Amino acid sequence: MTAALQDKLQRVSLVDRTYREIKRRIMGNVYPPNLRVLEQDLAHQLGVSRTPVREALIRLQNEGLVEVQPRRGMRVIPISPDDMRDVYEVLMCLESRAAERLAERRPSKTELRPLIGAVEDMERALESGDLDSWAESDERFHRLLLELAGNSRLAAMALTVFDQVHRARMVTLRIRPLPRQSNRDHRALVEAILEGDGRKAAEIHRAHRHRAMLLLTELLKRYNLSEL
Amino acid sequence: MTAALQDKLQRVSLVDRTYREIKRRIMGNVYPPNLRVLEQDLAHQLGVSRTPVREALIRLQNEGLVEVQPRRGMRVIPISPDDMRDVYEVLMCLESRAAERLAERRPSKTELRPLIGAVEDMERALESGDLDSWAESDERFHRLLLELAGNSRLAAMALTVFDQVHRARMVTLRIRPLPRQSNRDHRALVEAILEGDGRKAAEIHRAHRHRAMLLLTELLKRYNLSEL
DNA sequence: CTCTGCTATAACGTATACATTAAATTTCAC
DNA sequence: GTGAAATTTAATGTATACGTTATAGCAGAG
Repeated sequence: MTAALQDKLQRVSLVDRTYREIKRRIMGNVYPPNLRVLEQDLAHQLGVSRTPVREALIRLQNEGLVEVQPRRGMRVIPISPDDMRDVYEVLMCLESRAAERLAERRPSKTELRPLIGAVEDMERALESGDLDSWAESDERFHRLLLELAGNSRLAAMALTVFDQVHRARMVTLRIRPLPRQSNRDHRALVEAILEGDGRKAAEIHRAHRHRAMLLLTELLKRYNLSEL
Repeated sequence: MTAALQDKLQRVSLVDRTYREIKRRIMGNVYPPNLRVLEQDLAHQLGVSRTPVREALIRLQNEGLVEVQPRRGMRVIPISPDDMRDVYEVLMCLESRAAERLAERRPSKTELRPLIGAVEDMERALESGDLDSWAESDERFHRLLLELAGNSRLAAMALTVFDQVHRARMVTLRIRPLPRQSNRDHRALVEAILEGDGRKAAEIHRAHRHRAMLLLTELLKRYNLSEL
């Protein structure tokens, strides 16, 4: 089924479709950082009027993906090393609490099946050297963790900042060393959750994100990638 | 100078004014929880057309203050005890990290002056039994702390959830015991920051928010305030 | 009296119109 | 040739128009 047909059947509004399409183009680097696009042009490119475009842009602006400037259209916000640090600091706080909370809830192995599946996919992807697949599984792992933890506000906020650095993560994916430690972290985190050890789960995740923060900000600086 | 005139001079858009006014009415309980207001009615009440109202509502919806339902207008979102817990969990993570970060930066006493001023105001307010003044100083303290910490994303997120529970905090303010412990916490937190002891500052703030969470959720449940 | 189906109303989603104003361009004086 | 002022252009902010569709009210059958 095509996306357009599905939208028709589900009565998805034009605003929603516009929002999703612009977001897709930003995260997929079709609209690269610092690119400026006028409302008119967006409307024309997407085949809608300015109204849905404007409403979509407000959402994207709130999510920190674009900035809307009075007469210069939207601008795709780039990520600097400092931004990377700030985002990972937020993730460190929120996700480690999510892990702690999930562990304290003592979920069954059945409930954790999708999470374990994501870890296995990551390990397979790394063995076969498929970095894109690894990144997809990694994202899935972190999304699942937030979802399972059960604090919707916490989850939404973590996902918002996570989306902000998606592009930058994709770029660093191929200049960073292979994420072996990362896989070990995920495996250990699942173990701690299964053991119901909240403090341990939180600490593993905190260290996991802390390492990632140091690595990524270091990489961005070393390669002079100040605006990703 | 009147607000309207100031807006004129500063060229504040109608969307901004509309947004601020609706938010003010929600936080001030002029629009109480669960109230439904149609776009048309809002536009009429605020003396603007539906366009700025719609754009303001999108922002308010993203901030979790209202829900926009297709043909029933906006609905002011109420806060349940579970919501309170979720919000305070987020605050516990983010604000304690802000405190830690600020302490690690070893700010001068001069830089902390506004923060110290807020603590003193809280103490004065409590002595004279002025709860509203106490609440205002308390809010100011937490806003300043977030601002001084220097992670804008972290600050914005904490403030967003803080606004979500503003109404509920105002209600509980008069049924809770006097916030003496709270004042001690703030004083101790400033001390830890001045000492440059990040771990201590984080732990004090974590404990502070944890106590508040337990107290407030307990109060809401005991008084059967399931939808504030 | 109750339930079903029709009709009418009205709220919304989207497109468009229009006035405003910032930016760009041109003109003109020097 | 250069700079300032005036003019033009065009992007936006806001209002309005219009078609769609959900909801409520009403009628009629059972």
